Amino acid sequence: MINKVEFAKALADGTRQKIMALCCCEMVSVNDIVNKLDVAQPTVSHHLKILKNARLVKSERRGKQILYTLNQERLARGCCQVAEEFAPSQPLQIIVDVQD
Amino acid sequence: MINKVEFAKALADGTRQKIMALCCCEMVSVNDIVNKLDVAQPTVSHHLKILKNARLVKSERRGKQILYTLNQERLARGCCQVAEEFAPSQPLQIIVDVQD
DNA sequence: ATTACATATAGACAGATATCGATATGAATA
DNA sequence: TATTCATATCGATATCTGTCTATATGTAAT
Repeated sequence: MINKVEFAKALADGTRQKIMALCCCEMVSVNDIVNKLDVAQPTVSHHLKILKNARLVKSERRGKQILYTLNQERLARGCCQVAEEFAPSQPLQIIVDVQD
Repeated sequence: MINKVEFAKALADGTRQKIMALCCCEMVSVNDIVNKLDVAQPTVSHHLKILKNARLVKSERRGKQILYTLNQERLARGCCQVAEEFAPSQPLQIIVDVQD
């Protein structure tokens, strides 16, 4: 079960949303993110920590680097849960493709 | 089109989420909210303004009072849009009932 | 008109947050 | 083992945000 305040807080920053967009569909290193955004490396680490605590990113070490990727399922479930709570007349569901 | 940062910021506070829960399915006055939550009236007005700016609540005057209610459709669409942007592999949709 | 009531606005303040530079940690390599 | 590279942590700082009290605004009723 998701803490809806923590979930929304994690999304509530422009830099974090840029980071999420960068790692939503691939594994990226911290340096990859630093190079694509105009922020210092500790700032990126700071935001990744917040996303990690909200379990919105997963990470794994690859040699010297640490690769991050967005946890899409958790993000989608969080969105569903927010909608379910506050917009019960407009229920959301994840569209699951048949061949999955 | 929704500004995803403004949208998430509007959701990213515990008091605002309590207010959203109170007005999600009925029209409530500012005083109704004040009486149900443990916060001062100006604080409630402050949060309602933020929700209003994000177009997450609608309001209308009824005599001396002003009644607020959540804009469920906008909330649901915002959730969909966030999921669409950051979790494209887990697309969400609003479940529409046939008889609507 | 004056009063009472409901909400909004202004101003102050404390705590949270985003950012940075400096430095620590930890892994790979020479 | 010493060095280099990648990331995390620390400490400082400025800005943002949530909260309050006091007051203004606007509507209804006396």
